[in-house]
Amino acid sequence: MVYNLDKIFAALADSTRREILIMLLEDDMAVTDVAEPFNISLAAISKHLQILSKSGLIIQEKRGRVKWCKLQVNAMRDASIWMESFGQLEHINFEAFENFLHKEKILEK
Amino acid sequence: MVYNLDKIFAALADSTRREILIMLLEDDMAVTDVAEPFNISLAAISKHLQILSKSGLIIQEKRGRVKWCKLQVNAMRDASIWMESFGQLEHINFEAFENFLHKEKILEK
DNA sequence: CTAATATTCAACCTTTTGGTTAAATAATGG
DNA sequence: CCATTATTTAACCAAAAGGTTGAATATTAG
Repeated sequence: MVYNLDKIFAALADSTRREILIMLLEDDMAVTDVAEPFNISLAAISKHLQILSKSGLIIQEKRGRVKWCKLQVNAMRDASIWMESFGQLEHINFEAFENFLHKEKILEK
Repeated sequence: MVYNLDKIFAALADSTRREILIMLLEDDMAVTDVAEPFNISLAAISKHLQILSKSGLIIQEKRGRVKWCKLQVNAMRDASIWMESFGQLEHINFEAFENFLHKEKILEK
């Protein structure tokens, strides 16, 4: 599958949607549970999730009456690869980032 | 300066603007020269450049009657960290990660 | 079968986006 | 000084984004 940078970046350009993605890092979630921490309507969350779906950043799978939302890391990786061409990004930032990860011993491996 | 992820991702969500950024990777350019390869009006390009400026992805500096556009790699840094993290984060401690993001002002509010 | 739950759809509203053209502003060259 | 060049502003337009509320559709539980 080929991801669409327009849609991926547009999906990421909203803090509600970025928060949803962070929530989904932890575990797959039902639409109602995704909506719970936000004070906007369920219909609005449903729209956000559709935007995330169409961008490829998540997939949604209906089991029974519950629609589960699952993060799809690969879509973001495409956008990330595009950004990497702007040089030294991984080097500078991920050095600091990885230092942080190791210092905090939160990397499992 | 603190960069705004909403504005950075929104700026990147348009292929004209991404092409402009790639052009600027090679060298600084005047507005007219940025506009040359596109078949939209100069005024439209001027607006795109304002969006890129406000996101911090470029800076514009006026010398004489020419306004030079210059890529600012640092702005993309925050967005890049935010994104790239997702690919590596399946096995880490999320609470610590989010604290890190907030401390680094990568996440707003 | 019926009530409750999970989610989406439809209609609507306001603001933003991406484009246009024409006029305005600023700086330079001759 | 004047014409040219570089860029922005203003007024406008259509479409999209992000939100609302209320109704519709599935699915499950009892």
